[in-house]
Amino acid sequence: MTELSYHQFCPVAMASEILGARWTIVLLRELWAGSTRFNDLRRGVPRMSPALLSKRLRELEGRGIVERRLVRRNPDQFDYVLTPAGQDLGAVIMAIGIWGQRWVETAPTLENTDAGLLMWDMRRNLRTERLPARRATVQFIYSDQPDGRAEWWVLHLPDRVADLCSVDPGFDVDLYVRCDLRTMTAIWMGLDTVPRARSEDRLSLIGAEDVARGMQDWLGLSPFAAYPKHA
Amino acid sequence: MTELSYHQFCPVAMASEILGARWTIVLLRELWAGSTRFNDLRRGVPRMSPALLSKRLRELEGRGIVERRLVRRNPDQFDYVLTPAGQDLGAVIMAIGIWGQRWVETAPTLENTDAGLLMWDMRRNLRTERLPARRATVQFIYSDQPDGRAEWWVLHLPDRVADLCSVDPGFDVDLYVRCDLRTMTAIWMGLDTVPRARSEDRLSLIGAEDVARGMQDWLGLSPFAAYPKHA
DNA sequence: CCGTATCCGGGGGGATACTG
DNA sequence: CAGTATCCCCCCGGATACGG
Repeated sequence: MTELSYHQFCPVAMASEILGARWTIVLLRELWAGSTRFNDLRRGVPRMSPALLSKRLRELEGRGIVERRLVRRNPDQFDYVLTPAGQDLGAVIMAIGIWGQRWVETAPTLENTDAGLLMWDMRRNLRTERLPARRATVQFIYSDQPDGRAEWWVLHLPDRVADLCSVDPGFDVDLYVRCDLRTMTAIWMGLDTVPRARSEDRLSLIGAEDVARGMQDWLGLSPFAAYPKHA
Repeated sequence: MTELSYHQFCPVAMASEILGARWTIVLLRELWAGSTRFNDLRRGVPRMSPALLSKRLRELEGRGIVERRLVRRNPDQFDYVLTPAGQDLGAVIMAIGIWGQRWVETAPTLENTDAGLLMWDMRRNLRTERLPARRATVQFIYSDQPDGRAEWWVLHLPDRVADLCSVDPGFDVDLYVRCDLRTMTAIWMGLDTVPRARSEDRLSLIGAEDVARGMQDWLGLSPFAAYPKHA
């Protein structure tokens, strides 16, 4: 998409020359969601090669959409943050996501499960203030996933964004969540709910009952979960 | 973009697999603007090959975004119209266009002038009810364009959408509009105005003075003209 | 007027390895 | 941790010509 211009003055075409490149919109979604570090971005776009990620970031920087900023004067430590122009793309990302939530069929969507990506998204949107304890550990177990992708620990510590581990950090676990990955993905996307899945035995919650009962509440959902499928 | 999936359940990624293919957004803009016939669509995306246009239309049909509909039971005569899912993409197109109008630099945009495309867009948005005469012919002359692309006639007849010709239809001309193509493009995009261009001698209007005086009014602008550049 | 068929080239980007 | 470097394949899509 570099020199392949549409040669149209229409602003839709001009903008599409930037946004239409492969991976760009998905990357922007991850930046918009809040990731700033290179390896954090990689967790949000795990199937994008680091070479291409680096290339896209430089393109977006050249377009004034992303700013590359030193972290604490540490050389070789960079934050990638959206400029005002990049933040304004939030309206585009929202419009695309809302349309996708409304009109893309759920079956192919739920073929694209990815435990690491789901946990990475969920961790970011946890409403930790709705967790009863000042400190809590929740272990997710995806019964259908292979070793290394099946067990995840989410640690909520006071005054911090939640931590995510794929190896046992050794803390006492307040709640064990066990289900298959599709079920958890569907819940996150607003296509299912914790109470329904639990009552239908697709989801098992073991541990502190108050944490279990509040799960639909403290588990933040996808930014698009609230938009219903088309009638 | 056919089988190259992002493998992400995020609705932004799922939607982008459809919308991210080259030319797709530009084509959707033309459908959204109201073109339905194959050759009308071609006028809105003149640099897209007919083979690719046909392919994209079939893809969009397969996705439930476009419906292919027989014209008056005439075999081999088809209308391509947006389904409800396709109409909902209007929000995406608007968001992209508004962002483009706000943030894409005007200099590269105005490199992409195209007289045929501009006239095609302008013809569609003419506010013929603001034209004083029940019938009016306006001739546009682009002084910097080669033969065949320099002269255009817009015919307003009662109770019809305006006609566009690139050869002299032979009617009496009510107003001659002469300027270079950049000036007219900038006016259409809301980056300039008829009175300003006229007062600065970049635009010459000759003919019925009431039609000339009302031009900024009866000349409809781009759907994005009203959105100002970023501060 | 409404597309289809075919050919062919360029380069985008996937994969992997590697370095400061 | 934060990217670069490189290779190479594949497929997208531009161009052109042609059929109904």
